[in-house]
Amino acid sequence: MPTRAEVEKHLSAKGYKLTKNRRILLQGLLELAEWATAQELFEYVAARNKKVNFSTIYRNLDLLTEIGFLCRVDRNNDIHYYALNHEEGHHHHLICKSCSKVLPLDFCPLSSLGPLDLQNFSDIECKFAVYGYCQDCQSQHLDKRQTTERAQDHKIIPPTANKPPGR
Amino acid sequence: MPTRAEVEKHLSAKGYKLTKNRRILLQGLLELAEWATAQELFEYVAARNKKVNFSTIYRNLDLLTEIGFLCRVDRNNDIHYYALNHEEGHHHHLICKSCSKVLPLDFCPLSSLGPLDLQNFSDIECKFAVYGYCQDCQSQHLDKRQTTERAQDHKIIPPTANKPPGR
DNA sequence: TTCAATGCAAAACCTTTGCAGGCTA
DNA sequence: TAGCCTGCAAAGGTTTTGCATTGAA
Repeated sequence: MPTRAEVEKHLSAKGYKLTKNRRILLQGLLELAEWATAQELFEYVAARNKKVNFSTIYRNLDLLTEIGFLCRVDRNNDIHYYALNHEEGHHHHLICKSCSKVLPLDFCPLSSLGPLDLQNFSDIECKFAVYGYCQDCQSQHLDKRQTTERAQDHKIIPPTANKPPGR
Repeated sequence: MPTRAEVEKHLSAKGYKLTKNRRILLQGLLELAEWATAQELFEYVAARNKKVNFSTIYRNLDLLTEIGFLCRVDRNNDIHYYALNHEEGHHHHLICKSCSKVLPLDFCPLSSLGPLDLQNFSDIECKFAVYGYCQDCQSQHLDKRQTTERAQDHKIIPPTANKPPGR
């Protein structure tokens, strides 16, 4: 995990300006223990700079991702979570379906695939993530679960489900 | 790949009604060679039933996914592609970044991970997809590429990129 | 006949864009 | 001072929802 000074040094070395919003955003990325959504990061920055706009958050998240400081994961419901890259290079994640905790996974499936499996595709990239309930959440299985998420994403069977026409 | 009759039999066995839209949608899913987006499926159905609404498409895609007939993959740009499950059970895909062709992958990374790797997470699910350029597209590398997609998703370096403040 | 399925319209949601003005280096 | 960065506002695209009506079984 880089320190704030390291990130800022790296940023300015690359020619980017250290604006107020960028400093606060970086601070937020460093402070927020769990991975954060654009919404959460916006709220963090907005609490410290009332005038900040969502577009600024997105522009900076894009920038930081582009230059490799940020890592973005997708939860099942297609919400993006961002965090500073605390791992070196390419890696994957283990993501809690309840609390959204994200842990690094050392394993990359590409190492198990040969050119034959990959049907001569070029410029290979892979997306891989494992979802489950972390130990903390397993004990609180039924109460803490985010019920707003779609059931089929979680394999949670809601009380009313499993009868055919129950949508 | 299930036949249309099989799917319809299975549907009505589960208590769902075989409506006009559903029949056309299933036909579309069977006919369209490549994986299709909600938009494409909407167009397919709309061409055969002018009055159909997008909400109906989504409701049916959700339904078919929920009961396991459909498989949904996400392209890098977060657009969803749907296709009938032609594989049995859990599987993954190889997706062309240019033409969106989707091929099945036999390998599942979960088979290489033990409980230790998975940090005692429960109800494990995995999302895995490999992206690249298929052989057909490799020859047309530069002209056929969808330039609207974000560069960092493709590792395409656009002419103006790679200089720091060039957004 | 019954209630699931639909069409319609509107909104929700996340994200992007253009532009004029502000601020960092 | 130069031009990157920002706030603002508006729109983008995909997906969801409520409600009255239609239609399959």
